[in-house]
Amino acid sequence: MKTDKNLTVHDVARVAGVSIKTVSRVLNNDPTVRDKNKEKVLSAVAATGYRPDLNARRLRTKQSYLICLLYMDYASNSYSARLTSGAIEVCDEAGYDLLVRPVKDRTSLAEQVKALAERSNPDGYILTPPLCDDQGVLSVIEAEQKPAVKILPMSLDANSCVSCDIVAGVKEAVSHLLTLGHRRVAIINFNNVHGGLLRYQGYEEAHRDFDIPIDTSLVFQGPMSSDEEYEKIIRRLLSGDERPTAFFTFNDYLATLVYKVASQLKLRIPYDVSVIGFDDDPSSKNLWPPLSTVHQPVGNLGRAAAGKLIQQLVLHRPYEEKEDLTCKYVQRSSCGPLL
Amino acid sequence: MKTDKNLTVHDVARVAGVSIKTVSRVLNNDPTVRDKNKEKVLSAVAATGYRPDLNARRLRTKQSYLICLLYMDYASNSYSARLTSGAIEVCDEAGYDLLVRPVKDRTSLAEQVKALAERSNPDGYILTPPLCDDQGVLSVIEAEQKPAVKILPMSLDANSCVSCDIVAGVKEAVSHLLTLGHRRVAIINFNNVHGGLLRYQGYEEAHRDFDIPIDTSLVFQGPMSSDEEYEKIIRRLLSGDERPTAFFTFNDYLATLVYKVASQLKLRIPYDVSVIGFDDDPSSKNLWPPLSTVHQPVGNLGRAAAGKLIQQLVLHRPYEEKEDLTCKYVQRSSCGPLL
DNA sequence: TAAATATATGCCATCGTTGTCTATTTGCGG
DNA sequence: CCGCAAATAGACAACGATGGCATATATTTA
Repeated sequence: MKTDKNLTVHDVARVAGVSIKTVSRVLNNDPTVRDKNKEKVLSAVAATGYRPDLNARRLRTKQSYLICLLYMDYASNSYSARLTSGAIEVCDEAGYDLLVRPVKDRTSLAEQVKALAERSNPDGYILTPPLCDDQGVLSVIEAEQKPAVKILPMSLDANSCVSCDIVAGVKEAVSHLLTLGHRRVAIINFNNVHGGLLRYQGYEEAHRDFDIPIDTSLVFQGPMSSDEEYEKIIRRLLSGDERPTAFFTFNDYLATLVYKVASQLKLRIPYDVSVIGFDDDPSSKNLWPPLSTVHQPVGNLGRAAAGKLIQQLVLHRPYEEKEDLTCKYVQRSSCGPLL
Repeated sequence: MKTDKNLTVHDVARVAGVSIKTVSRVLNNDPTVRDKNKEKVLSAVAATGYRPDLNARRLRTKQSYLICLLYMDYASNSYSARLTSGAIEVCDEAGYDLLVRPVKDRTSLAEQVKALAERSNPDGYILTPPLCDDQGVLSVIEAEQKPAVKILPMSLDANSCVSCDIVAGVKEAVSHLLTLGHRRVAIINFNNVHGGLLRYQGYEEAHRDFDIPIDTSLVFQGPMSSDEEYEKIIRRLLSGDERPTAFFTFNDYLATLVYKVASQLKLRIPYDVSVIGFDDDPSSKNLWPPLSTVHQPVGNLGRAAAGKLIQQLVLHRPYEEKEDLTCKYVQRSSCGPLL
């Protein structure tokens, strides 16, 4: 049953009794082939076990059939894995391979992408925050004249980006806190990525709806830094005279830092302080108490981004965003009523 | 500064004043090129901005310069991300691209791998547990006549696998528990992957060294199943008359389940029950109390596997395992003395 | 110095597919 | 039943690199 691997279009053509070009046409779904011949070719393919050589096709068509997913190599949570998983599904269907590219050093981003482009020459890029806002990276990709789809970039320009309804999800979550009676809700956020801006917007809208003014001393919008710094900020907030009674954090990871600091200060969640995260990382439900969080459809973001990119790559291939890109508040046990 | 992209060996050859074959030789580090010509070619390459077309090379050499990393798509922790990150580093250096392949459905594994092989035709595979022990997958890869490097497979056959010193790490961890006075240490383990066997061995050796008999009622070796089942088992253990005073778990994820159940039962860690995990997942240090665990060099495993594979792919490319593959016990705050 | 050897270079074919262009067949109206 | 346009199929070259082999140049040997 060992099928010989050196079969070519010529072999199939001989078996089918047609020319190699017709074989090629059938394999590329060219509609100008008569049904009779098409069947002959298809059965010849089946009979011989022929598989087209992707590399020959690549050479001839000048496409690599490779899509590059670029992300920062934090490796501290499952974000990149979920994104990858979703993107691969779509790539698979369309006959593309996904090249993942974690980048470590923020200083030499452009160089890293350039080297990648020169060697692997992907047909398109999926950019995650904060890489989607890096001018150096964008220039390199532009110079290559390759399309890129950005996930939640700072400027949501029309067709080249994918986002999800973060505002609604956060608003729902923060509203829940306000409904529970909380009036001092701290937010630990990033303001250098678009996702952070949207989170703040949701936070703000919830407060506006409840007619509650925002105490800016509870708002931390700093850019990403070390865990220790975050812990310090959370500790300072929780140790103050008028401490916040609830926290909303940029992601679940930061929420675990609130858990940690709260435990250190002997504050019980949710009795002394409520916490809501963002992401719905699979591990969050195993925290104690299980973390209330906003579910972010990371896999669907990956799927949507890949779909949009492939749509641009393969003309005549319309892609309608059918993924669910809503962010839903997931209530678990980390928030309770203000006592 | 826009370098034209349709440069070929012919252009470089013309500029350098040599034949295309000489250009090819220089680019492939053929030692039979005179230094003078080599320099001429190199400067011509630099002057023109030429980059070889990987796809043409692929076609001619019948290699894809692609390595496939196959893993189960649990996506619940950062294991795959860390592995990927390490493997990519090595692939990069050697001019290979890494194709990641999360597989979801355990029933159709072989088919999935076959489809991948037919389409993308990777030159070699890195297999993670439990895929490295799947006979179907192995047959497909063997039929393709491609090399595979297994990470911690059930049978550690000579040169085609990579493992790390799990026994030593676990022994160190469990010994610490025994030193603290614990005599009833439960183990939540898997026995259908080699890593589980090695963990048990470390657990056993520690007990032997301390001359403490193992109470088999504290040993759970079941295969992977749902979180709920694990929680039930842990709850049963912790609710019993003679409950264990400490836990060692297969990984950090399971350790969080112990945290969860302990909290539910109002048992305090480490005062009422001590816990040690395995992996040193980046998030484990943020649990409260910070989880003591055995650091597994996941990135280095990825690096070593990729190195070993590339060594087999590129003859004359010796690869000495220079990665640190030891597992070290990381003491944090989740275990204390038996009171 | 010439012959013999070793080393370095060049020519051409080739990998397996698809693009271009031309030849053939088909369908249809008159 | 013919002629003509449209639809379909085929011949051949091309993509850009490397393999094999023949040849040219450098080095050693007698």
